[in-house]
Amino acid sequence: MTTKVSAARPPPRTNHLLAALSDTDFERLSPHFDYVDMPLGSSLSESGSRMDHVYFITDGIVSLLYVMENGASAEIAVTGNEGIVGISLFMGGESTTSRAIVQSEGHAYRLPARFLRAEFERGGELQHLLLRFTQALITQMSQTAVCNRHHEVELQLCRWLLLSLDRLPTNELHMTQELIANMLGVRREGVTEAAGRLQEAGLIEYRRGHIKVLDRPALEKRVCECYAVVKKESDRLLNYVASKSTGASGSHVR
Amino acid sequence: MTTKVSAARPPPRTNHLLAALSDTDFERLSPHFDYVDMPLGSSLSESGSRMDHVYFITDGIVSLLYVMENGASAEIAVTGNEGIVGISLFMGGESTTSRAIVQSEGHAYRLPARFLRAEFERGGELQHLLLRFTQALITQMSQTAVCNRHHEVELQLCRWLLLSLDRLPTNELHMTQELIANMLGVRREGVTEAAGRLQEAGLIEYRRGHIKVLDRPALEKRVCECYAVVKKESDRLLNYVASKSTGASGSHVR
DNA sequence: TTTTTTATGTGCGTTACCCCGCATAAGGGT
DNA sequence: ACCCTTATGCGGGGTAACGCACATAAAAAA
Repeated sequence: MTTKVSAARPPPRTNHLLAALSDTDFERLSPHFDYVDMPLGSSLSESGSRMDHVYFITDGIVSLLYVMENGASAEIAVTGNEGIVGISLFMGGESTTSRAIVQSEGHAYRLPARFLRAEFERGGELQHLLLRFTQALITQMSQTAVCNRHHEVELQLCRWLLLSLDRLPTNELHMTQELIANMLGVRREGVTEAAGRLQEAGLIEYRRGHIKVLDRPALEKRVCECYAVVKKESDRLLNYVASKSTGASGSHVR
Repeated sequence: MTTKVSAARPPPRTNHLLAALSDTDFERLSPHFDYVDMPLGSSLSESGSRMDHVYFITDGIVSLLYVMENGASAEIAVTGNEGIVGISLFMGGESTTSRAIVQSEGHAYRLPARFLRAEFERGGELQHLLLRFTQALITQMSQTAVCNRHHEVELQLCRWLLLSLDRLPTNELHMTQELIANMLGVRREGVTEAAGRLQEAGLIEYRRGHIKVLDRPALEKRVCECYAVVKKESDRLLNYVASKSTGASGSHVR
């Protein structure tokens, strides 16, 4: 029923970080890129294991998920084409305590660790971009922590929907309530109820594994402050990146 | 009653990161250090405001605290003499969304932003040390987020006590239950109850604003996995730092 | 189609925590 | 010694979320 667009391979510089690199820096890296699929549910990194690539995401969403011994889990942060997966490679920690799970299918350009490290060590643009991205990630993690602590499931769901939507070209996401519950670290029934209320209010519409956002402005009114904080910080990074990629200072959207 | 030791000013290299620097690197920075007191409850950085110093902590504990619009708060991470306050300075984010509050009085050597940035840009040892420390902070933040979500107040209190104890020379901390509640993001009464149970079990002993840990091994048995994860990751950093400062690979405490 | 799998709806008892108010006691200051 | 501030103890009512068990419905597979 939906129009099937033959998906062209997105170029590396669909990724905002790569887009912001100067051509010479980019061309030093580009020969070493591997284009990879990120199918739904696949894992880009397991907790504790050594990573040997970074992934520059061009489309799709990756969740950083922490899973505890008893199986309980919680999402720490999400990334889309504004970022990468694998920060521990340049942060020096060899491994991470979280898993990177594909929450919405997409693609990435994969770069072997040694090339990333080499470029990072040059101390040029990429280093600054990566650190800035990491800082945005930290903000997101803090906000998630505090939101987990103090806000009800429904508010958290709103936040989660908006953060996901910001990273997708459509207003529809492909995800079961069970998986959302895992991300938020709550019961599945809790998500069912919260989603029911949102549907009741006409903000969303869902059917088995699909959630469509009908009224984004209303969602933004209902969500807690946490979304705005993360978004604002993320945009601050994005503006910086955008201003670098255009060369001109451009329209200075505040 | 307690023996009053005339406190000598702790040298800069009581801080593990500074200790790990080579002498030449250290001496490039040391002329610019300012020794500062960190009195209990003071703030090293306010959320949203620009920082113009980093603080290399020599003793005491600093909490990174996030305070929401409605006043509710939660601790994101803690640092003692193993680290610094002010990572946003080199991460490129100018400001942070969290506040840095002194949880246990102590001291720090303060370095103006420009000197830190200059040294960081050299891409030498300090850069690696700072990034590694940041990575440890990220781990702590993730773990805090997930612990907030899934573990009861009593377990969180155990974790908090142990993390604090690890950063102090004594087994006694000077802190009211009210403040602990702010850190954990729970009600004060919740802390009172949990602390009561721990005292009942003979693990701790407290009186107005003082908590003494009597049986640390028992505390470690009662705490959730979250403590061990953070500790292990923190030690990984510390070992690396220690091996650098001694020059020799040293006793490889696992 | 029919069957099987998987996602969602619902109800109910339980629990940990919240919010509020107030009693009590422990220190610090004068 | 006193007061007075401030930390802690305690209770009662309310609620959001949990855990479990099961009904139903929607896809997917046969």
